[in-house]
Amino acid sequence: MTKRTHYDLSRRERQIMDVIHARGKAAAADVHAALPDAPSYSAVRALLRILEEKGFLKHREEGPRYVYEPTEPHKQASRSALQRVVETFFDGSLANAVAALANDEKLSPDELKRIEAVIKKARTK
Amino acid sequence: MTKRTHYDLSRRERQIMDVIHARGKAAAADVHAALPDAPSYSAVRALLRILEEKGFLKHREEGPRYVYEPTEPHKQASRSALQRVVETFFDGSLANAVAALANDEKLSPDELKRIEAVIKKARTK
DNA sequence: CAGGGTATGCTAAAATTTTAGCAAAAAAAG
DNA sequence: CTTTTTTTGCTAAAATTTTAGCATACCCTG
Repeated sequence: MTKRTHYDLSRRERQIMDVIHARGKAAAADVHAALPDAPSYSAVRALLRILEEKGFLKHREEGPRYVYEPTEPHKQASRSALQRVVETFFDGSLANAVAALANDEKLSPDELKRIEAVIKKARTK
Repeated sequence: MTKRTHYDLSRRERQIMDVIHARGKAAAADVHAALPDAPSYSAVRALLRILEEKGFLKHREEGPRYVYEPTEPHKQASRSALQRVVETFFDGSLANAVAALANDEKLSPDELKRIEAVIKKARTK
């Protein structure tokens, strides 16, 4: 079984997965509301069903409605999404990526401090 | 004119854009070779033409062939790709993102050192 | 300058994706 | 308990995406 990835998703599927990843979990109505150029509610629901069928999502009943969440653990999904961007756009170097934002002053002093702390901790190991 | 983004790309279109982003520029044959599950050469070329028509790529003739590159400057594209991932998967915090890789020991000592330097420099400003 | 290899342009068919609507069940409201 | 609202399930049509093939031009080699 080949591992299905990011690349196997159609446009809408990807949009929907991103919405759900960002929120952790979501009901059909949430997804519909969150899509910038949403189609009908019906269409969103159809996609959710398809994504579940393909194994990207699972749902549980929460009161009257289905709440969907990714099957892939958040940690794993987020790490591989990040690595993909670093690979594709930053030549595989996270330092390059950090630099891209840091040099454009896109980072608050607090963020800078937190990153520094993270690195310091990692280096002592 | 609404800004077209990542989200407006179909699956193949996205795959191809990623290949070209990673390499900076590429001819049809390069793209074809780089796609993991490439369709016919012909199909790849058709997509390149479409992407150019949509304004995502431009080409110049380089000897006998067309070499394509993104119309959006690399800096800009990479920054927004990174920000999107940080938004979607790391709650908007780059520190969270860095931590995700650092804690899994996915970073070489050299990378760690470089990130530290980047941050230090940014903080002095 | 002839032939082979490698390009592109164009096109139309195949495949997939995307969509909306209707029927039915469950919950909420009155 | 009746009505209204909110769900889901299913389906098939519309729209888009994806594909391959053929015609043609160009470069390179012999």
